[in-house]
Amino acid sequence: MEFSLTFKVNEHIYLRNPESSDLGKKILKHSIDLIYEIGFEQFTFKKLATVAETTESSIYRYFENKQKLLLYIINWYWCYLDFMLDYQLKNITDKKEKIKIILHLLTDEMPSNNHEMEMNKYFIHRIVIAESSKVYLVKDVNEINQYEVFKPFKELCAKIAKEFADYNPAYIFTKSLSSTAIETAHDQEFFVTHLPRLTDVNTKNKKNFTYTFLEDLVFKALA
Amino acid sequence: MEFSLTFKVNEHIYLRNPESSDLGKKILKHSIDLIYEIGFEQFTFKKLATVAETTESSIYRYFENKQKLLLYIINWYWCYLDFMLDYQLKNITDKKEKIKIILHLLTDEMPSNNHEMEMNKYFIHRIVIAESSKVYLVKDVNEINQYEVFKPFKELCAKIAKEFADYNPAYIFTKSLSSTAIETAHDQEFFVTHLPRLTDVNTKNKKNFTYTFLEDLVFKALA
DNA sequence: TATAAATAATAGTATTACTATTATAAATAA
DNA sequence: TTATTTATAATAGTAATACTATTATTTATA
Repeated sequence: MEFSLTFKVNEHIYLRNPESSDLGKKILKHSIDLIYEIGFEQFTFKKLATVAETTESSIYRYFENKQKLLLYIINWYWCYLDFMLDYQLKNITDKKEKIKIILHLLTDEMPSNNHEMEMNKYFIHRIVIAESSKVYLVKDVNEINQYEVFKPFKELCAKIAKEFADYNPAYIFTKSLSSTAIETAHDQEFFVTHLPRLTDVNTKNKKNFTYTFLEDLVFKALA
Repeated sequence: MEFSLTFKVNEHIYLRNPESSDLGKKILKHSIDLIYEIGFEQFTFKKLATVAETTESSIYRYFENKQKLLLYIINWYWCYLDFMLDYQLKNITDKKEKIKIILHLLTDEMPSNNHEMEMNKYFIHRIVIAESSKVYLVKDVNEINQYEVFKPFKELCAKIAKEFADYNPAYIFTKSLSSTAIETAHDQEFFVTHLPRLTDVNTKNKKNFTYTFLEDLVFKALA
């Protein structure tokens, strides 16, 4: 079964829907490759224009600036996770199992269909780990928040919180635990890769370290 | 008792020690004010030169770029926390009490002497919350890490981890719990202020929310 | 085939992130 | 005291960034 996932991303994020044209898709594809490769700070529309074989001005017709483009990618990820959550939780009744699946979704590389994808999922996951907090750690967070650009993040957070509440109705910090789990999944993964002294990774537990830590943390919190 | 706290910050972070001259101190003071006011992305040496009543080129003699200047401020904060930890933990024997003091240090506004300070502690705390992750979420993290610029962060993390280990020697994720506590203190505080739907704050628990959540999380993890 | 829409090509601007040079003021050493 | 070093200020300049605007050309649709 072939299918491509398209999520309707908030219209305030783009000037022109990049999913609506070949050039738009090309811009998205290459921005993911380029941000992954050189990092968000070094990433510019000029460099993107070169690799996407288009012009700066053409890119500006899709996105106001590179921050919005990053926000688009991160939003796509949040929507994707939300979708995968529903998908993978379907028909699972065991509450503990449900939470384990959630934590795997947060920490593992993104599940990918076998066939060639428009979106490089591994790259997106690494971008989310290293760059996602930059979309809200900005001075105009309150302003852009009014346009509901963080809605998918909040919905994902709420959905996970609901499963936590379902597991233990007495627990009062379900949403904070949810946002903490999401952020910790990124932080710890980044630390494991770049600053391992901030973690307890070692050669033995290297595999799935972030998951193992998170599972321990979350289930104890919910106990 | 009047005293001023000076920490020797890693020499790779600055070109010329800003603590060594009036201009240097002026640069630090105004950079804290300005980063707090307009955010790190909008902050430039040109703007800083204007408010500090000096020139761009003079600032460049102290710091290579604004990233290094931010790193200096964040490093100062890490050293300060490390110092305050020793200071406040002195003579405390109760292990639970010790951890509570640590979590208060991480979440509360920084304790401040009554008299006029060179460093605006409230501003520094807000800068740490909103900007600190930007010092390591960069493409050249591995390179700058070689110069030990994150040593104070790692030491702080290790010191807190030690208290966790002391509280429960069987717990195997002390360092990850420590870095998670530090990061969560910032994240949740940011969310409470700007994106409260990602947390469980409400009018009742507003006061010390982040502390209350963290205390619950950490003690359950260590139980 | 005409017309509209999308894209490319080109040009241009203000700001950013620097580097370099020289002048002047302040601190210290001979 | 004068000479000399050192710090800072003033000035200039550059490459890159982050855009905006205009016109030409291609592509899609009526």
